[in-house]
Amino acid sequence: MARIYINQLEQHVGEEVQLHGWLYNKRSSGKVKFLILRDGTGIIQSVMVKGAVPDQVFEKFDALTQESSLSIKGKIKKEPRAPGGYEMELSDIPCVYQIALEYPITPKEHGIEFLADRRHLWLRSSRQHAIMRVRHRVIKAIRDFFDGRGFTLVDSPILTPAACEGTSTLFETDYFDLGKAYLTQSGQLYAEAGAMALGKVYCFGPTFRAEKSKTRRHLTEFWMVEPEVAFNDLNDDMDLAEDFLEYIVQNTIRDCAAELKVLERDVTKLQNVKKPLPRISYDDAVKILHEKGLPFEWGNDLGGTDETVVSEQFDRPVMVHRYPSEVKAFYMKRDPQNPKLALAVDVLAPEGYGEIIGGSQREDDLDVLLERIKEHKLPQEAFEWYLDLRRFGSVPHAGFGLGVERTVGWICGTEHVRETIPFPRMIYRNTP
RNA sequence: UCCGCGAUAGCUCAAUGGUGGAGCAUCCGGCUGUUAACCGGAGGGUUGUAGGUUCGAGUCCUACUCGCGGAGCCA
Repeated sequence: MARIYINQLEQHVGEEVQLHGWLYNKRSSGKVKFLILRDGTGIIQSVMVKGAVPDQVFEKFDALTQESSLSIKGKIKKEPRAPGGYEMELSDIPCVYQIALEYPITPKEHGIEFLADRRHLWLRSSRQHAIMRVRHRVIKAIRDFFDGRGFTLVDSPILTPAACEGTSTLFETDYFDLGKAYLTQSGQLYAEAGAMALGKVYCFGPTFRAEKSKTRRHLTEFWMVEPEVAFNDLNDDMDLAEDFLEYIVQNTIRDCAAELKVLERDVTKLQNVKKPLPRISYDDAVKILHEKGLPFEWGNDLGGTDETVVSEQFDRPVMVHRYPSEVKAFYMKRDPQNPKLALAVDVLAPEGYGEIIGGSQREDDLDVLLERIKEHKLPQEAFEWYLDLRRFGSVPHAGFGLGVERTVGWICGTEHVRETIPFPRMIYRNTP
């Protein structure tokens, strides 16, 4: 007898098969009993009628509790009344692996704290299951996109000797006799070294920020993918970001239609994500804010509400480029047309999901970069290796970073990014 | 760090300063097509902690603890 998974049911209609999984729910109306099984690929309702199966099988039903692990055997048939459209006519329960203790997460509503404390169990629910599948698909799209364009994956270190950007608060740890080490806040500087070696590279890994951010857009540990391309300028960088976002979103909504339906996501808003994406300058963004009556001073960075107001003007992500250089990192190249501006770009997702991409053309001139390091009061010794990239065959280059959780949150339409990573790390939570 | 909101049964929530309840979950019973099944019954409480006001506090006041989401910072 075939042991199959629930997502293969349609190929086995009319056959007697065996399924292994966990009890999702059960219902009974006396002589008819319904048992709903999940196996990680979906759910199936199975049904048995008293008299049609041995009494001993029929009675096993009563002892089963939610999330008990078991295998069931029976014939698959099409059944419009069953969720999913297929049903098993149950003939046997060959194995009950374990009768689960009283399961805390019932099919009713729960508060976020209760669920977060049980994240390891919460992942079994259909909504979380759907989000994890979307996350997986987004990550696959990220890899496929770069791999298909001749990029090489060059992983950056997670333990680093100093701050990359000198702004964020970092997690600090003792590092043997070498003093302190810090958890990386960005792999970018290392990706630049990679780009000078291999031309087109990306790094992809976890990133850490010890900022005490408490918002729906923040985690202390999150995943970021950072491409870096030699000989690219800011326009090339925006072209790449635009292709990249279109690829991720279009592939994900095509392959995860069922998951997005579970999440009740309005997919029409994602179908618009095709190039060209609108490109506006920081100056244009400021004009929009002023038109909307917001008191915004030129020279500041866009805050959360500012980003939302700007992004609401468009039906797809918007690229905002050429920010005041003072609010941007030291390594960003200044605009030769106006040295007060940095050749930077942020991509703002629609619907208030905020900045999902931040990028720039990098400063490739040794002397200018040395000046910036002084201006930002960064320790030059720590950046000597990075300055070497400007001493030995410096070229124009550009790159960006995309936050995986914000991207997944936007595509799924989640309230908070904490649902988009299996085990979120936040300021007041590092368990389970 | 600052601002705001909150904490009552296992869970989600009610309760005018005057006898702490409901739905779900659990247990018992019923039901031959259920869809977060339904119907009947039962058990389940130091109202976050410590003080205070009051004849009387879940309710008002103070402090603390924990949580939530917003600012700042950022992906």
